[in-house]
Amino acid sequence: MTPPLRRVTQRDIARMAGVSQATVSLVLNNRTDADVRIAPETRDRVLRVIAETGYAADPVARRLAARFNRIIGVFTYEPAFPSGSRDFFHPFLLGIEEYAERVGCDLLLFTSAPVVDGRRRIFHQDNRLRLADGCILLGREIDGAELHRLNRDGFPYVAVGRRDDAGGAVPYVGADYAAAVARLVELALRRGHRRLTYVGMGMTAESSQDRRRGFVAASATAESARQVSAVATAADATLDDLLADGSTAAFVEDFATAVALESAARRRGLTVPGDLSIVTLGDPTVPVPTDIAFTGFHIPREEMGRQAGEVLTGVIDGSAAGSQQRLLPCELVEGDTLGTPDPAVDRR
Amino acid sequence: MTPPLRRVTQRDIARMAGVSQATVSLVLNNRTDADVRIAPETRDRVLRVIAETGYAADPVARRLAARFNRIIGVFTYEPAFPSGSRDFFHPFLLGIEEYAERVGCDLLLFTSAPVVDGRRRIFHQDNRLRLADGCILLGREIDGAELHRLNRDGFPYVAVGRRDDAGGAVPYVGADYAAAVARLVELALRRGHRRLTYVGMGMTAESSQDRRRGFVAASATAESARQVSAVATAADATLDDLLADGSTAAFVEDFATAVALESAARRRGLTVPGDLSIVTLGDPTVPVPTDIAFTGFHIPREEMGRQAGEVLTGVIDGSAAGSQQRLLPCELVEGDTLGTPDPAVDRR
DNA sequence: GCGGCTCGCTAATACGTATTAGCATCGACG
DNA sequence: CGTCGATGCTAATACGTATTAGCGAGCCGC
Repeated sequence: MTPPLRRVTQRDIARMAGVSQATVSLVLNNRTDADVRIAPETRDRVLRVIAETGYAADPVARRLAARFNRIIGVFTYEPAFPSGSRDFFHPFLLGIEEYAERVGCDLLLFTSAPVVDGRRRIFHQDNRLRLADGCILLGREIDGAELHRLNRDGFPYVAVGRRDDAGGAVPYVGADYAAAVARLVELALRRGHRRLTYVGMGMTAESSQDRRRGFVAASATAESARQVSAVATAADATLDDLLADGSTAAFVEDFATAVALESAARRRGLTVPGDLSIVTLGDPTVPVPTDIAFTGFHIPREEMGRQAGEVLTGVIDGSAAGSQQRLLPCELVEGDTLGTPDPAVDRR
Repeated sequence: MTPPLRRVTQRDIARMAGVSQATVSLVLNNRTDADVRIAPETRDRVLRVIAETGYAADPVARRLAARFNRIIGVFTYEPAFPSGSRDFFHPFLLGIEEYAERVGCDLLLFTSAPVVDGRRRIFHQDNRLRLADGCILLGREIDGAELHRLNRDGFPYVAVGRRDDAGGAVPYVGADYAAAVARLVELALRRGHRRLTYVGMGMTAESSQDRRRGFVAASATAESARQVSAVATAADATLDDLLADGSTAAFVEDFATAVALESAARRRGLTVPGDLSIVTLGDPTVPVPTDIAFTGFHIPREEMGRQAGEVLTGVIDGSAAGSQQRLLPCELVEGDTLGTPDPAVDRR
């Protein structure tokens, strides 16, 4: 009654069926090429033995011998699950999982990546990237040097979010922030706003650059359109600045900053959007409690995850060399925070 | 400038360093046994070449040759991310990820498992279990036959949630529902409740059995303690039943059912806990909006995930043969829904 | 000067699969 | 009866690593 210590291999199957190991492999892979033929009776015999023993090919050996593994690697620059990033990563993972399930792939989360300077690194002493056929990269900012290395090594990958070239074009599935922000700016202009302010975070991430680009491009006809940087903790200072400038609409990159700004305005007896319009440029990335329905846009995160899977598959098998960079449209959200500026008040 | 099509192997390193492939492997694995010695200069030379080339061992080949892979498999009986199960799986995954990160393991989600009869199956035609060193099983109900098979094959695994024996003891990390429910029953008895009703779901899952067991064991001194089954949609019928029986406290297995029951009571002008006490027996498993702070207990899901990792490690390396079954205590939550029964009213 | 020791390394093999060249058989055809 | 083509299979090898037995060289002691 001792369970078999050694697992069943093709050799065992072969012995039982009275054929060679190669034959078992051929039957298993359903090879019916012109130059490989197996008699139906032999095939059936082998299949019967396989069924009886419950044999399943060792995926590791299979991977070593052949090219592919049907494993999609997922690399998150921050831990995937902890609640801080929860709302940020979850929709992506949902889409990725759906895709993986559909095409019969497993998902490998590279949790073994060591943390250096507060963020995970793809390449390290003992990186295990090659366990997967390819890899989906998630993270607000992705290290350019690591993208270079991926390109150089020819390792298939795709970034979620648009990325600048890094020693070659970077395959990505991003959201079209520039277009979304531009549409919001146009909407504000149509409603009579003439002094607009973009309240941003940093300049490094591509997602920030794209939003700013959209803002600048669309606000050409505005009387004044400028950009300031803000930290979420200094909402009062930001508000002062907006009022001093006479801006009637704030385009706020970070959702939490928008919430803080609205609170600050309310504390001063100002109304939104009566005295100041506030537009958000993306969904919350961390849980922020608020009752306000902000005007802004929705990032199709789930769909981005799904399509990242598709693009990765294309990169892996070398097909679709063209459409390896996709920008998905964002859906505008008509909330309550973009109004009409009061023409009676000269805000300059 | 064409990137090297073939990846760097130990043979390449060996050639460059003027040693044999075996030596490279020995250096790489830092073997310093009595029977394996490498001169310091040789070691340095090899290490230098490795550093220069950025070589990293192929984890697949490594796995094939050696025993282990440092991959923890995660099998969820339902999709891990979609929002229905989101609140159920997420805390577990959080704990598992934290453990994996700590011990330097990667996480493999078996999304390739085909769905049969509405649930995923571990074993199938081409199961890829052996990619991982072992596997953590998540799901409200786990198929006993599959546990049998895992035991028979000697594949290391651990279930999250207590499981009955299945062809041998099942390693698990569960929550001690029996103790938690018992403590709540004792609390109710101390507050004067004498007629208690357990409102359950089914009898199949071990988690249900454990709760019932705790209820029965602790309610020995009650005048009447009984168990009824309920469906969340028929809260009114359940309420009728409770009132007809004269029960003053309902112990409700499913959180959503408790919410529905409270609503039904309120619609009839009854107060909770004035006219009826309601105790919940676990956190919500699906998002249920409610403002009520129910009295009940908290399941330490995150800690369960973490400890599942620990137990799995023990199972894999054969150590800790003893403590492969753990029950974690639940934390009582003192809410507003367990009161004192009105002694003036004879409820019989 | 020879057995026995340690030191430092290598050759050989195993892990379990996929692939390819090619062997043996047989019928048909000239 | 020899040749050719088709058929059905197998032997051999590759994939990249880990492991182990063992070899040559130098050194020591008697």
